[in-house]
Amino acid sequence: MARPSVLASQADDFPQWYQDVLAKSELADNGPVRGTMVIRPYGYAIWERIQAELDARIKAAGVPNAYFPLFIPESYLRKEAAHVEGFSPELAVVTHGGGKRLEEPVVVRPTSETIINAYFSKWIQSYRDLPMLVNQWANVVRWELRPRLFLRTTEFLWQEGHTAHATEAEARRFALDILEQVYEEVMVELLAIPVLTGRKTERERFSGATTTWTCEAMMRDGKALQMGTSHELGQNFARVFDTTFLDEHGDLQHVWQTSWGASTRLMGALVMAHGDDAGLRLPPRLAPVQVVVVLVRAEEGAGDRAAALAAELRGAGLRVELDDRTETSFGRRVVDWELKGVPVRVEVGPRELAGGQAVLVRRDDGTKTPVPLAELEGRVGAALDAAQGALLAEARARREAGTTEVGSVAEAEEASRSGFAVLPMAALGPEGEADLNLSGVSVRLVARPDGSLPEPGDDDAELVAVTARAY
RNA sequence: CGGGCUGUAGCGCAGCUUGGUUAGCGCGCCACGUUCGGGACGUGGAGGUCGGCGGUUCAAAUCCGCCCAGCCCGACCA
Repeated sequence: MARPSVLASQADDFPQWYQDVLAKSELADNGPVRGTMVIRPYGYAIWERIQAELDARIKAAGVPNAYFPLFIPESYLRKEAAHVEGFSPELAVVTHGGGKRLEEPVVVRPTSETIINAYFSKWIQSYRDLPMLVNQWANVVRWELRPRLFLRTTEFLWQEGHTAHATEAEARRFALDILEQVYEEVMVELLAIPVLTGRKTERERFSGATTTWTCEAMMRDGKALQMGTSHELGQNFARVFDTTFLDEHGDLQHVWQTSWGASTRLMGALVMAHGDDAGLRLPPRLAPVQVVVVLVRAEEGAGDRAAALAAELRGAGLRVELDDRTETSFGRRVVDWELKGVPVRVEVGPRELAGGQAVLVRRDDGTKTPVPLAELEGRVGAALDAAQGALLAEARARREAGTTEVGSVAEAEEASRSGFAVLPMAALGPEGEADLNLSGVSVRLVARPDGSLPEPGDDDAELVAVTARAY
């Protein structure tokens, strides 16, 4: 029987393919209000694992969790000029409550710098109170004009960290530590998505920040996605919220701040970076189900043997599911697990058992290998490790193949049609970024030519810009 | 807001130009049977304010007017 095509082909229509995967892998659905999203149980199980890894690393950086209100008085947003200018167009504003018009409208938080500063200014008195570090897991609302499931939804789940420090250098160090030790590491090691790190241009900077740092990844279609950001806020918010402390000399000073966030957008990145024509492909470290033991036919005691094998693998510390729904056709079940991206499938039926074997199938490359039952546990473990590495290597190779070094704005525009372009800042010039924007290309980040992060003393002319089309 | 377009069953669509039995197809769903080692098939069945309002007409999914909603491209964006 021919293998059926269950998804829209990527080559034909990448956006349609993306929607298809989200639906058929049971990750997410559209909400009733434009741009909102329902995350289905399977999608949420994946999100919870991302969340747990981020949370552990944030706590390891010394940042405890806290929670601040969903509603922010509109006047708070207005205090920081650049901030309100950046966010005004996408605010959801509540004008009525309890059946009456509110005296002051409240805004549904688009991000929490303002309300957290209102509290930091109360809590911080002395240099002994610094650094003040908090993280919150929350939903935020930004009324985006062109929503897209996971990648740009009106409401999204994220963590936002907010810190206050005594010096600019300390704030900067903290912002970069989060970028590299929390975001970059989770993306590379857990999600198996290679990222470029760098600084945003003034044009692309977070509203209210002095410097924005970013992690950018390339999706399968060559477009860029910002996967996490870390901002140096300078004293911008401290000044308008009067967040001050007395230093050890008794002088009153404004704090230096950072904020940083990563969101459910990472779920979209996962699909767009690793998905193929058969659906999602999950990196084993991330997968809620790492191994599915598929019972082909129940005859000759195969059912009991399959259950025992699943138990054995579970005993080895793996996340294992047993699929013994033999009333559903084998082909249908296999396609379901492929769509969901489960990294390793172990097929067990009377035929295999008669030979003392099971068939080990890898989702990432489709290879099928007969494995003696006695070796199964070790071979499955090895396959999972190999798949994790292979997905990262594949994504890295694709990015490298899709990246072009160019020498002019025109070449950068051309190369950005299908991938990333690396352009010397000297060649970008003052007008180059605006020109690129006109043709749908943006500067994703600025870095040193070797890819490392710029330092404060670096001459911009010595740096390079990475340009691309972006989600 | 500018430029294109679409609203017909849960989803995807045909029918509209040229008005005319009971509005149709694929997928999905339900029942039964045969199947079931890579998304099986047969038979039967459920499911519709044809986006809304008004008009023309003996007769409107189809023609006309107004309204509403959504999609794609652009500005925005974790």
